[in-house]
Amino acid sequence: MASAGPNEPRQSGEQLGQMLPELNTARPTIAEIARRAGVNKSTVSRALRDDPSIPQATRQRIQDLAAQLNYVPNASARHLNHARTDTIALVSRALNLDTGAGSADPFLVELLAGIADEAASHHFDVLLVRAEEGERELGVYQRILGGRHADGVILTDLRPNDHRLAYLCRHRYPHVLFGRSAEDLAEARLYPYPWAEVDNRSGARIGTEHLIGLGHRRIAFIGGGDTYHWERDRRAGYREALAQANLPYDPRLCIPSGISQKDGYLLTQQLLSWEEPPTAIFAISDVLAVGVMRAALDAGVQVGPAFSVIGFDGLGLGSYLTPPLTTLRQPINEVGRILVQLLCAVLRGTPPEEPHVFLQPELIVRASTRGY
Amino acid sequence: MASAGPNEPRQSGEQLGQMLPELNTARPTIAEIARRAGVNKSTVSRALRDDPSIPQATRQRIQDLAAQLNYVPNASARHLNHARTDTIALVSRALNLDTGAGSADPFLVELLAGIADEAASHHFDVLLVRAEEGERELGVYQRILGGRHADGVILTDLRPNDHRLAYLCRHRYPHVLFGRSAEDLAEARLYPYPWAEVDNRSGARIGTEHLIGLGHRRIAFIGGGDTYHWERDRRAGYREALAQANLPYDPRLCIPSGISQKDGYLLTQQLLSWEEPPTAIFAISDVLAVGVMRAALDAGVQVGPAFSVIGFDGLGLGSYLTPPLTTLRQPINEVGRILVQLLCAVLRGTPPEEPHVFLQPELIVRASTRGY
DNA sequence: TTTATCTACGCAACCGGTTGCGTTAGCTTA
DNA sequence: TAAGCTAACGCAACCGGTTGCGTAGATAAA
Repeated sequence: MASAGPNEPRQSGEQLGQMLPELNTARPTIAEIARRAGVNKSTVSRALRDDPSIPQATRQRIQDLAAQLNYVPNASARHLNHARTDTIALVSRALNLDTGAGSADPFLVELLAGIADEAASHHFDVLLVRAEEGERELGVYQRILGGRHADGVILTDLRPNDHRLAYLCRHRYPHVLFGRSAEDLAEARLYPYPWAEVDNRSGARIGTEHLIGLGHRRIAFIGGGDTYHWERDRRAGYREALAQANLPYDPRLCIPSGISQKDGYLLTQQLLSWEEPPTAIFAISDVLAVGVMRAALDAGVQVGPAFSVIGFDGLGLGSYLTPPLTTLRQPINEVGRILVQLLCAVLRGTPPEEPHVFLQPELIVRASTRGY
Repeated sequence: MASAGPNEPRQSGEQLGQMLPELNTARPTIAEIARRAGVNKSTVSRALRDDPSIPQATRQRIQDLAAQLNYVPNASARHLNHARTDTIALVSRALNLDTGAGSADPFLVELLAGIADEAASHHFDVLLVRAEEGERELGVYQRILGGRHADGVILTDLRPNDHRLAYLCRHRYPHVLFGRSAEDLAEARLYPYPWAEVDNRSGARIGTEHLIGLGHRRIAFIGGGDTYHWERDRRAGYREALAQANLPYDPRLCIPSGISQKDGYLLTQQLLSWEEPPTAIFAISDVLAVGVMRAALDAGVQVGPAFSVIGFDGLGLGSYLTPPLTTLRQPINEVGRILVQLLCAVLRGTPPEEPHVFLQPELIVRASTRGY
């Protein structure tokens, strides 16, 4: 190891302080370029925007000068003029450290990737905002949209009767939803904003049908609370499939839980201690399913024919579990793209052709579900 | 199911178009409040900022009026005045869909959570920006910082001799690094900006020492290219530990790879087909380790004494693998917080006390590493 | 040569806040 | 009663671009 290893700071803060360069506050402005070019501000502004009323030669001269000075137009000044910021915001709970709910939620990254990609191609910036809860929840939207930090916002983690919607409508703040929520309102033509989501109900139904098709009759559903739409919808899909197959719904088999691996683990331990445990488990998410499978293993129960497990999400990890996990894959990237497209349409004032998008999750059958 | 299920759109785009509310362009301004209150703009501005030169009664009256009108100050206008945007940007490759490299990288979420949390407490917005590559790479920074979309930026995915640093220094664009990179420059007092990172070298050394301590002598290191610092540093730590234990370095055991589970899987398959396979594998990341363990299982090799596996990252998932994965846990949240603190210090012009932060990863020993 | 037309650019207001400084009303003091 | 002082607030410039309109000068047409 060199004498100055990574653990030994090379210089004290004081020395750095003397070195820390002044902030580069004096960036060239249009006025500066105008002065140097011997023309008026307005001429520079027009030349930089390739306005044909400025002759080609002058345009070129000014553009060269701007490039040479490393000129970049000031976003705030532009925004102020246009009453637009060309920025969209994503508000997410998964960023909250305290709840811990979404800690390392692989979802958010995929969603963000889709959003960032699509936003970039529409020349929009993306602002990332933590959701607040309780009293301060709406204040976030007021600050971001009322204060013009962003032109529009993408809402996530929707709840039934989500009071954010009424608020946003009342103020006519442009937004789109990740997750449907305002169905009744929309039915009554009261809620005009678009939404997109993966069809959780249908996915859970298909997954449950898959288990039923394999011969399972005692199927437990683990996970989720009663707060968010995605939780409720997946549970509803589960019940729907049972009903269609004329299987009785046993409330003891439909078990609320948190969303961590640990929750899946502990609940499965309990389940397996029953006199007549279920032969299959639908875990509300892949993360939960990981805990379920581990608990089975620890209890000496082999996951497969006698004890099948299905998840929901389609994390890349699933195919590397033991056994590989059957799941419903969500096209999250795609959702992100679509949300941005919808929001851009709202901001342009041109309604999207199809304002309500349901993407279908894809059933991926692997070895964790087998015929009973 | 209700007659109008989620799969049937309830209304055509055209109808929605008629309903889509006008964008709320006319939000109250200071001038509007001034008009209604019968005072000057400046008085309103001062009253809203609780300027003591405005008597309490007037202040209250104006503040009430503002609240009643739902007034929120326009961010762009404020930024224009202050030559600050109170926004920091994070530039990340993990958002790029095309590279696919960071698809669902759980890291980014944890980092973002830390960043968002700390930024909020400093009253900063967070802008999320995709990294570009090649020719357009620097243009991103020029646009964001030169155009004042953000006051400063957090760089990730640092490379040796990263030309972004010279660029940012030249333009005196405020920034901090996630990952140390400019050690040589700093040594020469040429690079004044702060950085923070998890000590990858030390982590890999400790992990390798752990394997050596268990009696392993043929230890393979799987993963990583030669591009990023974190890859190189982890590899360096591995070699360091070998050298200190007087074990020979066998280049055939140090295998470059991609960063997906699949890469770990395929390479381990190969390794296991050797005449004398290694008895332990250091996977450069937990994600890769998942593939390694799966390959071992598929080959009938039991992970444990005869074939130990260690990862790096400390994903929550690790303890639910079979067997639970030994790993080096990174305090990513903490890194996010610290990066923001450092950047804020730079923006304030007050140098941080300790501008170069190395957080130590924590060795978490589980069943995947056992004595040989 | 005079008038009409067009080209190329300048002037100034504006977006929505902020801030230095000036002004007025009201009160105190000599 | 006049001079002096302060409290309370207005005026106007400013941040950095954008844009409607006006105009000087060049050119073309009569």
